[in-house]
Amino acid sequence: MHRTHYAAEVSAQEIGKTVAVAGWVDRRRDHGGLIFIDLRDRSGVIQLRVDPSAGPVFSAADRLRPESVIAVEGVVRARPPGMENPELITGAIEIEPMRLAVLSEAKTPPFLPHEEAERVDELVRLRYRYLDLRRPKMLAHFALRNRVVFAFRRYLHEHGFLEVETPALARSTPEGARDFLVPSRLQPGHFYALPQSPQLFKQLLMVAGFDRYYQVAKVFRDEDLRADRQPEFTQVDIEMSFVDQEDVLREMEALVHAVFRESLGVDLEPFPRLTWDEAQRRYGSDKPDLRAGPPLLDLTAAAHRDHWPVLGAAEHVAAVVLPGVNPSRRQWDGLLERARALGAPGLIWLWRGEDLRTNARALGAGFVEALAAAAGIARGDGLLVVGGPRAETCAVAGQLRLEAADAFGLRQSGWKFLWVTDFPLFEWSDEEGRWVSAHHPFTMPHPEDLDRLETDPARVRSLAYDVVLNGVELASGSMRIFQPELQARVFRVLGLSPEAVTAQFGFLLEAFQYGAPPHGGIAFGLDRLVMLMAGAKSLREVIAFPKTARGTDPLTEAPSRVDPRQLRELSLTVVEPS
RNA sequence: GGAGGUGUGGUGUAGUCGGCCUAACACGCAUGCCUGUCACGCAUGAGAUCGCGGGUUCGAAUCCCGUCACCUCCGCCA
Repeated sequence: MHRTHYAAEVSAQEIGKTVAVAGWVDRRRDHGGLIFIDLRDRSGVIQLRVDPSAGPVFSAADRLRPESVIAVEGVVRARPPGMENPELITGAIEIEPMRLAVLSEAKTPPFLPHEEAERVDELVRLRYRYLDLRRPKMLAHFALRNRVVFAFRRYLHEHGFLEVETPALARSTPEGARDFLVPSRLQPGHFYALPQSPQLFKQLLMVAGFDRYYQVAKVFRDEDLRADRQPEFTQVDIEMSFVDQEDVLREMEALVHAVFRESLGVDLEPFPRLTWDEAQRRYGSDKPDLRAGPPLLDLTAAAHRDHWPVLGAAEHVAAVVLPGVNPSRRQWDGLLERARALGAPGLIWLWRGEDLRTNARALGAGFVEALAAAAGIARGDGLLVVGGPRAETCAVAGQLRLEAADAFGLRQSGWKFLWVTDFPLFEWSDEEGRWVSAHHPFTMPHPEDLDRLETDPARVRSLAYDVVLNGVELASGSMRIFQPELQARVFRVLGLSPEAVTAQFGFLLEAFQYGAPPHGGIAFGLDRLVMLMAGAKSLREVIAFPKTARGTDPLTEAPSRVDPRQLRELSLTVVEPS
């Protein structure tokens, strides 16, 4: 019996013909004298109809269990009038099996791979991942993922990018996330690190003159997990030579447009651009969600000019406009509490209805009117106002904007992309007591800020940029330093001694001395992109065999202890935690 | 490292301010019946000592302490 059709491919055209299908028993409906079997394969389901005249086929069908694997050869029949199922692609036909072979009998599974399995405890789903992946929805996630990767590859291939693999066993570098280490047997006491990104290798490929590179690269970061963070994940890593930032942004935006068109059939709008500074001021975030209502208002000037009570003394005054809402007293109180939890000492709310409602009555009716006027709110609009130090105030207002948008259903649907540019080059690390790279140490400083590199690191911008989609950081990149002297200056600001630099990055700096082109690039978080495209809430829904929040795999029970012999070969001893 | 949530037959849940719980319901499972179903239907039945350990109590799924697992968030993630 050799399969001739996928289940959902059998159509009315085959009526009267003999076909062979194979797959899993999705459901069995036994009417005693008549048995219906839904046979499921990757394409969908088709109904088999077995009646007692079928002899051995009937007795086999009688004993069939859900999720057993069967192969069937039979004649395609039109269903009797009135018996069609419009819900099914194959709902107008059925197969009358002449032969039925049970290829593999299934135990009763812990859950059946129907869509209700969505509600099964996730631990059980992960423990039996192969059953969970049988669900059409999960399959659809991976079909989408495949289309997305294929679209990336097609575009990049067609635009002259070369896919090159870089090592998974690489050198540990101290900057950035915690490394996963791999002990070396041949070099006792030495370790490889799994790459956090192919960053250094792709820059070396630019020095090599490969000009345009990409890689669908698995990368690793040993940090705590989140719904949108797994210890191993996939980047579409890209680098280009002889380009400026504008070239990169234009090419990468075209790439994303192509990926959406090809894999979802969606034509995207051009991406708006915001500088990091604007993003902070208007959204209180470096990854604004443009769907969550209007941007923040900056009322600082009005507050200072008119000497508003309380707010007049604040460094920054930010307001969230809530268009067309009617919050209850309880909801206002909830927002007040959230503001306090986020670190804002106070929050003024007001709402324009018949008259002006507010919690700031005590500050004077005139002030309240002035506030409403300054914000320009219309009837039915609400307003949240916070004041204080600039960065904190923007952050709190930005967070309130998101939470209020969800509370009042203001968050729209759609694909709201944007570029965030001009990230700061450095951030002060209290923990380390020094400046650290905001992106990575090879990021090109903004040319206009070069003269204050040493004198005012906080105000040095960089040629670094992110792609943000619906409030999620989707891609991050930068133009790179390719002059050894400039790189040395940046390392100095970072407090890295020449010796440390030579030890850790000497090979890169040396490479730059042999002729390095100007270059820059970006890396897309593939898993996150697919998650958003699939409308999923967790990366685990778009990774075939993901890890739990504690970094384990309930299916294979990784990580595991290893045989002492293995440890000895690696010159390792385990010190048990006390 | 911290905070919160969850944990009851195979699965999902109810019960959780102690006794009526000899733990209920749905799905699944088993057996039987059923020739047009497609979440088939009907009947009968099996199956959990309530994550684990300890404590309080005459009595604990229920209260207390500890612990484990999973989920979410903060820290962390160049």
